[in-house]
Amino acid sequence: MARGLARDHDEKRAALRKGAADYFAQHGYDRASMTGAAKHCGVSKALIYHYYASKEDLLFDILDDHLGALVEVVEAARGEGIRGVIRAVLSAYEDADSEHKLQLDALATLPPERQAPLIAAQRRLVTVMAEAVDAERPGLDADRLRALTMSVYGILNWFYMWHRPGKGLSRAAYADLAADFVIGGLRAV
Amino acid sequence: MARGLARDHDEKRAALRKGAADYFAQHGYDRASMTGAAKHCGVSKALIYHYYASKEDLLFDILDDHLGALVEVVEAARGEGIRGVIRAVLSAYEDADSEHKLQLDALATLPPERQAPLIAAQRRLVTVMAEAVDAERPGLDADRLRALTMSVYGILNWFYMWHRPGKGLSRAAYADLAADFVIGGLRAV
DNA sequence: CACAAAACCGACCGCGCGGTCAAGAGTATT
DNA sequence: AATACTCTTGACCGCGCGGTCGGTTTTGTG
Repeated sequence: MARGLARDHDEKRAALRKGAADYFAQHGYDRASMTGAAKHCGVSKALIYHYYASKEDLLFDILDDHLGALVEVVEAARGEGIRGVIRAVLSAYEDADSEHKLQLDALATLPPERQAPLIAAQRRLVTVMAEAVDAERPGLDADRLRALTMSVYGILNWFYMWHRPGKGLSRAAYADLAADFVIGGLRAV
Repeated sequence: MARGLARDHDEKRAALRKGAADYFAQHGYDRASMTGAAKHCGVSKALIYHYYASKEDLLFDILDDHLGALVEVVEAARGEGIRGVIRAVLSAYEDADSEHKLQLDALATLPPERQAPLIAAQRRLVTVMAEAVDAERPGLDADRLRALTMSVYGILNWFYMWHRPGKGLSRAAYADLAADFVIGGLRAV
């Protein structure tokens, strides 16, 4: 028998994932070509197809990785209160702006059966946040609990749209401000 | 000299805009083909090109129309407090989900010089909201004012992602809940 | 060392896209 | 009634896309 996968196979795959995620996020998944992504990664297009069977497979892996890490981090913050969850989410988004952006605008381009596991992960994130909201402000009916949970995610998911690293509040400072805002808001409804 | 534009020229153009907006929003601007949009509108592709010079022109007009109406409605709500502004925005989004979605994920595909007037309109929306935030909670430093203003837009802009018409809270009920939440939050920071 | 498979590339392919065009039908103006 | 222009279409075009292929180079293993 002969050689198996290279020792750095997984690292290279991960580098491709990261490079492609940045390129996809910058140009928009649909407009971004595989040729362009390959150039951005400094490799040939054919090499990407050596590591990934299709553009769709590559996208799926990027999103799966990202959401998996997010779920892990958020579940670890369970029980630290809503401030802990908010901090965890915002800190997990750091260095993952591209993946986050992709998740928001390219997930829908996957066929339903490939969306399913990703949507399931999103649902777990929502559930954890809903628990935290419920702990902070018990007694809300289901509709309001859901609406407020989604409003909190609205705040967090919108962050990347207006925040420019190095300008304005730091991520950590914003996390605390957002937590104050959310906690105060929950007290008022 | 002979005939000018048909009497219903503008209505037909508007119908095309609305039909195309729905189609674009449903499939994603980049994936959505002009052939598909034409079929969706029940006309030939060539006819769309009779009314619009290019796919990009069509997109621009959709967004320009939408943002123009939004600015109008929001400026009219100036002085009605932050609750009034929140209500105005959410009510303006009604029947404009497609346009709103397009604005969020296709504006960036326009060349910078065509983005400029649309971004200027967005900035006016932000300014009005910032004034309302400042009126509700005076004395915030610029960074916090901006962060909180954007957080409010995060809540509102995220609404279309999770709300399903006919399920859960009505738009009006949510507008009031969101206003309570925001006002309570501003009091707490 | 021998060698089989992995790692990598440039050239190529079919398809569907945005956009064009020549022509026919319809209609407000003279 | 004649006219000139809008309205509308199906057929067509060039291009760049996702993806493939045949080949060379590199490398772990027996």
